[in-house]
Amino acid sequence: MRNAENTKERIIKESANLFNTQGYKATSISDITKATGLTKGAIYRHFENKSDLEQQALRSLGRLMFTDLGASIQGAPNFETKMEAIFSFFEKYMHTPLYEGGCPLLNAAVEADDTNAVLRQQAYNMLAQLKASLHKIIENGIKNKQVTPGTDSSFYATIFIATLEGGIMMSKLERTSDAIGKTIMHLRKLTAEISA
Amino acid sequence: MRNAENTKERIIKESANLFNTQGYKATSISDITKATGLTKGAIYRHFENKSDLEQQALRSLGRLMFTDLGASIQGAPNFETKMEAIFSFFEKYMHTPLYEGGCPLLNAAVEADDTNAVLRQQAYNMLAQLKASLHKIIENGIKNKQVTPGTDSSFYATIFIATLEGGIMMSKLERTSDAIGKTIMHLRKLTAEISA
DNA sequence: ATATTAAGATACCAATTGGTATCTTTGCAC
DNA sequence: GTGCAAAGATACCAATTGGTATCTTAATAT
Repeated sequence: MRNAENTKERIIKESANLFNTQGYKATSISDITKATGLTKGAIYRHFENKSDLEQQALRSLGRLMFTDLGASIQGAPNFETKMEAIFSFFEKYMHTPLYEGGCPLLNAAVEADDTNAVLRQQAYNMLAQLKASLHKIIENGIKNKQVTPGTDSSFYATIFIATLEGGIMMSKLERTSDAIGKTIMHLRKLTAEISA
Repeated sequence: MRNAENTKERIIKESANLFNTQGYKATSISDITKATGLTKGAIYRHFENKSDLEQQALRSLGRLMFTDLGASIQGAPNFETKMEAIFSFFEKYMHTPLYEGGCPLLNAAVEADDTNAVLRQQAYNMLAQLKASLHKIIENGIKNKQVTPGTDSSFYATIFIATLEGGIMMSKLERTSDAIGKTIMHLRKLTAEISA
């Protein structure tokens, strides 16, 4: 056979790039044929329809993000280093992006929240996963006496994510790392504040 | 005549709603004809092309936002009340939205940053205006001894906006005011911290 | 070497896209 | 009331959309 898995991966990777930069609705199948060099027939052999491809592309982006981020976090031994791993992930992201077009969660969330139920649900799950991850880091920090007892983990998880995502939006719009740099600086201070 | 200004306003208002919920690219002229009850001929009499309509619609949303917000700010006598005006603007926004689809700045920024130069520029200007507004509030606060001297106005302006926009994104995705509520709570604390 | 079958290419489909040219209607000046 | 110009409706256009049916090509098992 003509390595099916391989081409499927290629289609997912290329379309994920297009979806994440141009938007899901705004990216056509023919855009994807141009990017992959394949034809419509080849693409529809591997995916039921466009929505199917959108889902798998976003899932792929999510995996990419969470795998990289998760590895950095797990490699850090305590609360402050774990938080630092998150910050340097987003900092590094500015110079050497893991994928084009900015944060897949932000992009999918803003595009899909009112129109695309399946993409919206996926973005929702990504956000839930990110929140759970941060929640756990803070809770463990409390348990291990690295975070001030009584700290509201849910509250801070939300604050951290909101600030980062907002910073990404601003930096992408301004095409400068200024905003994301400032937000991370702020979050570093916040991290120090709740550290025991 | 058949009140041209009136229908033009109607087209802008309806299309702004559609653009802000479904997205600019994803909203077709025929969507707008359905929403307004007008025909394509009528729409293209008032606007050169779709891009022209997009611009005017976004400008209308921007005016709506800045007018309302600006009035609240100007009505407040000092730093803390001005900041409180901003917070209650975003809080109120959750129950009684000024327009459907969430923050026009966020939506336009995320959709247009990589694909639509003219919309991107407009979003950029909106962000600049918002930053300038916050900057001025903080600077005046310093001048009037309501804010700790030496406070970095640009820094805090960025933090405030990023946190709010991120909170809006999360709240829209989760369909709860939880996230925006938490971010505002956090920003209230931050405001108190830099208050003299 | 050949048959088989999956992978991919080609050629089509109806529906929709942004846009335009032309026709009809409406309201106002006279 | 009639003429006129502006406002809006109608009817079209080529290009593109997501999708499908069918044909060709390539790798493998025998």
